[in-house]
Formats: sequence, structure tokens, C-alpha cells
Amino acid sequence: MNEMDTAARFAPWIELTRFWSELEPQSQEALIGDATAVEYALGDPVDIQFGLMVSGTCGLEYSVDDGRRSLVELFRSGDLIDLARRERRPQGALVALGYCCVLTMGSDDFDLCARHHADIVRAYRHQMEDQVGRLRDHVNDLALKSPLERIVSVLFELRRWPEASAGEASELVLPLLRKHIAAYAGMKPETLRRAMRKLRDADLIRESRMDEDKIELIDLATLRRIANGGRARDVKRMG
Amino acid sequence: MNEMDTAARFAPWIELTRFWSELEPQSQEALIGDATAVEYALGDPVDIQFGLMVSGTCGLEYSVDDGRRSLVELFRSGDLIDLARRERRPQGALVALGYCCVLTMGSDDFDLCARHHADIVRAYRHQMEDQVGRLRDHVNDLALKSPLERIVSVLFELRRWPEASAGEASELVLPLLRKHIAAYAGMKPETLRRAMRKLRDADLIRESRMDEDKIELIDLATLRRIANGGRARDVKRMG
DNA sequence: CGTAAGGTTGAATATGTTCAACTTGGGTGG
DNA sequence: CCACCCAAGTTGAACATATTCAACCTTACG
Repeated sequence: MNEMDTAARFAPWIELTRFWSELEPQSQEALIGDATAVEYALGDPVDIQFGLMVSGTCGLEYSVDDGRRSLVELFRSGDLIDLARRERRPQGALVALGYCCVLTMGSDDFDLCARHHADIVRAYRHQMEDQVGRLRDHVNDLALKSPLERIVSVLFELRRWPEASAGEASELVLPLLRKHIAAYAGMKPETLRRAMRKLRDADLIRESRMDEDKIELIDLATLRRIANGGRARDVKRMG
Repeated sequence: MNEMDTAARFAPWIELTRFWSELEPQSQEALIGDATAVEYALGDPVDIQFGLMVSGTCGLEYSVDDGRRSLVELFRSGDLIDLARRERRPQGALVALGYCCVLTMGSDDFDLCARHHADIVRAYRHQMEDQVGRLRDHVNDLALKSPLERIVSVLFELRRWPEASAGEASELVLPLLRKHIAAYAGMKPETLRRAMRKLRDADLIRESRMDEDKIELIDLATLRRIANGGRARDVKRMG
């Protein structure tokens, strides 16, 4: 990890995010004033309780006694990180899933900030509503969808990330390692691969030979239907 | 559904909840002033976007095209309900999972209320942090635990509900139908039953003959170990 | 050049689901 | 008061499918 003191460094990405753009300029300054920007590399533990993702990705990793691990939530640029809780001790640990930069601050400092700037409360609520909504969608994916459907669902989720849709609309640049995608989708890397192969064999996606983590979504309509659990759990049975 | 205008009706339960008790008396009055209490019976659609659970249980139900359904999140007394979101249309629908009473209000009214009472923002954040924490725990349960472990995990979650722990500490009164517990745990009722039987056969729980939904947790230490994914996914293999 | 980590593949295994049949309890109407 | 129905819940057997394990390939890196 690496501390930075120049706001300029992370400006380009954060300007694009919803939370940040909803804030008045003076609120942005107030937040930055209380915060510290920290950089992490892939695999680094991210030892913060409260903060704002500036760029990159990190994930909340849970693990159980026998060693199994899962990625419970993904944080991308613009996301608020808040791990505090009262009824139980905070579970899991934040890990950087690639290079990432986080603007971190005390939860109480944020409270204080919010007291003087009403727009911060509004933006905070809007952002949290979206993140909770994503969490709920993800619960649904895990609860009743097949691995194939889950993968497609996750692909669509990643497609909404600012970093992922760099090129054409149908092109998707995976911002995560395959094993992390699998951990997030609640399956093993092998299962992820088999599901991807099914999609590839059905001509729904195309994997780039040059660039490992570039994927082309060919048939968006069918993919959307699969992600929504449309009728069939398997590609072969699709009409 | 049924509207009520007397605050006295729901006072007993809500007084016990964390969110409510964190509020100053004048904040409580301000919230009640803007709100309407509505009652629902088992199975009723709960057509609200923002509100506070006063008593009973309701759940956020997702369904996919082919008819599969899951309960993504459970709301119990004291919980805040907020289904709004911006990046995607709100998914799923609230359903009453038994008799329940909800204090409902406009999200904007709440914002306005919060602007004049700083303690509301604090209490709101604390409550949401807990609910998001529960959601994260649940994601972890679904992502990497076996049905057996998930069930035990859910039992512990239900044990923290104010309604469930009526009698002795080891006694648990299920506030939900079995099929709803199964839907929440991401499995079929049959799988739920088989997991319960394993627990019963291993003398970890006892099911009351008189009262269908009363369960006695016999060996809390072992159950806790199972819920945490301790080493073995199956009861038989436990040390 | 050798190691380590991510990723892929196949075969055997374990395990959750499906389906149908059945029981039970609560409600309704004759 | 009883017959009837419906929904919730239960059980067993057949089935579908994700995981496991091992081997292997590839790339990045020292």
C-alpha cells in the first residue's frame, strides 16, 4: 500500500462516478479534506473500515474454518465501503483484486461532514441503495440460479462497471481474475470454465485469443434471457 | 391490508428495536407524524418502497421467468425497508410472511426529517450497516456453505430476532413457514427437511411434537461450529 | 532456466434436485 | 357434523449436476 496526497491522481476516475458527481463542490472538498488516499496492489489486504473507492477493484472476502473462501461483495470505483456493524462483529476482510486506490476516512468524520452538508446524506443514501440493490440481486443469483445463469448474470454486472466497457458495447474487459469471478459467483474455477465453454460453444460469447480477459458478448438478447433464468437452465434447451 | 392510526398499537414491539431506541423522543414523533401504519396478513403483497417494520415479518421475493422464487432478504421488527435504486429498476416484490405491521413513509419525507434531526441520520446509518452486514453474511452462506451449514446459520440468524427467543435461551420459535425458510436458504423444502433430520438424528436439535414451529437447540457449541463451516460439511464427520 | 500461480481438462465422486405419492391440518360448504 | 378441498409438509428413488482430484499447460518472474 502507498499513500498519496495529490487529489489530481485519482480525479479522472472518480469524476465519472455517480456518488461523487451528486455532491456539491464544497462537499467534495470537505470530504477530501478529512480523507487519505491509499493505493493497493493485487492481493494486498485493505485495512479500512470506511472509505470511497477511487479506482480499481477490491472485494470483501469471507472464509470459513476449513479454508473455503468466497467473495461476498465487489467494490469498484465510486463505491462506498462501510464494514461497520453493531449486532455482530464485522465479518470478512477486504482484499485488493487488482491495483486499486481508496479514499479512506473515519466513519465519524463522515458523519460530521454529512451534518454540515445535506447533499452528502442524499448522495450517501442513493449510493447505498444501489449497492444494497446489487447485493440483493447477487443473493438471488446465488439462491436459485444455475452456474451458467450466474455467470451470465455476473458478466452483465461487470458490464456496468466504468472500467469494463472501454471499447465497443459488445466488448467486455474482465477487471478480475477468473478465480475471483468464480469465488464471487459461488463456484469453483473449473465450473466457471465449463460454463464459459458452454456459452462459447453456443456462439453466445467469443473469447479473445490475444487478450485473455477480453470477451465479446455476441447474442445479447439470448444472454439476457439466460441471466434472467428464462425457462431453461441449460443453453442447449434454449429455443 | 389495514390502516391504523393509533401509535399505541405498535408501541410494544418497536420500543425494543435498536433503530427506534437510538432516536431522540422528538425525532420519533417527527417520523410518526409523517408516517402511516399499515397491517398485512400472510401472503399479502406489501406495496411500499420505504418504511419501518413495526412487527411481524416480510420478505423481498425475487422470481425468474420460469417460476423459481427466492427470498432475498427478510425484514423483522425494527428493520428499515428501502427498495429504491437508481442504476437498475427495483427488483423483486415485498411479501408478508405472516401478520406484519409496517410504518410507511415517503423516502423524501424521511430525508426531510433527517435534515432536521441529526440523530436520525446516525440511527439510519447504524441500522443499515447491520442490515447490509446480515445481507453479506447471507451471501457468504449461499456462496460456499452446504445446505446443512446454511440451515444452522439461518437458525442462528432467526434466534437473534426479538420474536423468536420468547422462552428459554435454547428454544427457538420459527417465525416463518418452512417453505419460506427454505426459499431464504436457497434450497427446496425437501432439502431443508433432510438437513433438519440430520441435525435431529445427531441429537443437535429437538423438534417439538406439540408445536410444529418450536425447535430446541441442544448442542449450541457444535451447532455454532457447523454454522461456521467448521471442518466438516456433514454432521457425521464432526469430531 | 526453474519456480510459482493462474488457468484448463477429464473422470470419478458426492450431493442437491426432481418427481410422485402420501400425510396432515385448517377451512369451507352442504 | 361431516365430506371435501387445498396448502404445507414429508418421504423415497431416480436423476442431474457441481465438486473433487489429479494432471497438465501457460505465463510471469526471479
